[in-house]
Amino acid sequence: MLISSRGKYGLRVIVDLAEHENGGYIPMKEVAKRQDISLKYLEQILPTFVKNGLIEGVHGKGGGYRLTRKPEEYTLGEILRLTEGDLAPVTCVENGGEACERKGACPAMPVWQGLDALINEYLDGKTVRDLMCEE
Amino acid sequence: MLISSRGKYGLRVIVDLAEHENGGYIPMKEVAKRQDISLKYLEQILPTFVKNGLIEGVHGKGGGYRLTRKPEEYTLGEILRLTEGDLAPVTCVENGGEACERKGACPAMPVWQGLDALINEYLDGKTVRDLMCEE
DNA sequence: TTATTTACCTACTTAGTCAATAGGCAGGTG
DNA sequence: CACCTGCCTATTGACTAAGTAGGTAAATAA
Repeated sequence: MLISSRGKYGLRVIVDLAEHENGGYIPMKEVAKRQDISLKYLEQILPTFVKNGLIEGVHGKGGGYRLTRKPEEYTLGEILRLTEGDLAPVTCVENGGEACERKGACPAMPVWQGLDALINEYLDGKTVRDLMCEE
Repeated sequence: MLISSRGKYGLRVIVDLAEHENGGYIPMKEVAKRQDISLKYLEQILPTFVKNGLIEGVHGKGGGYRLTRKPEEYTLGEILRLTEGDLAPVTCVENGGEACERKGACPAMPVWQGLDALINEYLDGKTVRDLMCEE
């Protein structure tokens, strides 16, 4: 499977934050409840988003998370690459095919590279805005 | 990962059979040696191809496997769907999204369906001939 | 200052899958 | 009959995914 629960959950959180944007910070507790996802599991995913500047979190009462950009400025590819680590369809093209021992001789390499590009370009063409409900 | 070793090995076997086509049957022992893949592991993959009519195998001395069509008549999508079971990038679209409980409400569903179609169409556009070395 | 809220960090458990190994049976040829 | 080759089934070990759990650090309200 190319995209796991981790990736789908991460996406749902970002979309939820976008839909419930109110200028303030939204506690993860609320998001977890709305999305029916384990709070503890989400807490494990979110720091990655913070480290990469997709969202910002503040501690304490009245704290929570907030998006740092507009919904249309987040591509699905960007979000999924962070949660999944990589969107390579085969190990052959992970990290640009660095680890593949047959890379020189393998006739399938161009096929994998093409597929990899296709997937990434498709997901980079979709944004969080595309997943939001009309309001 | 969308495509595992199992899928890649299966592909290499079919390509190998195509390249060494000689009118007769080719024992898997030879293919395993040429491709440097465990014979026992290959024996586990091939029956799927036989059952679906991609290759035919005959027992006994002088036996082995043989393609049933021309190389350009095998698409990579067909081969990989058999070895991997499915090429769905997310569980949401496995078996046409049958098992997904959120399929009605999920705003991401169209995105996954689009990605699924893209991947399958791409791989259905490539054939075994495309992976064969010029001779 | 104190209690509370929330983010954040680290370890653990459980279940499942992938890759490979192994042994033996079934079918067919010389 | 002996041998070869496909074919079936079970098992192992390593790894990953998903979720659980407990605790620490930071910030605010009281």
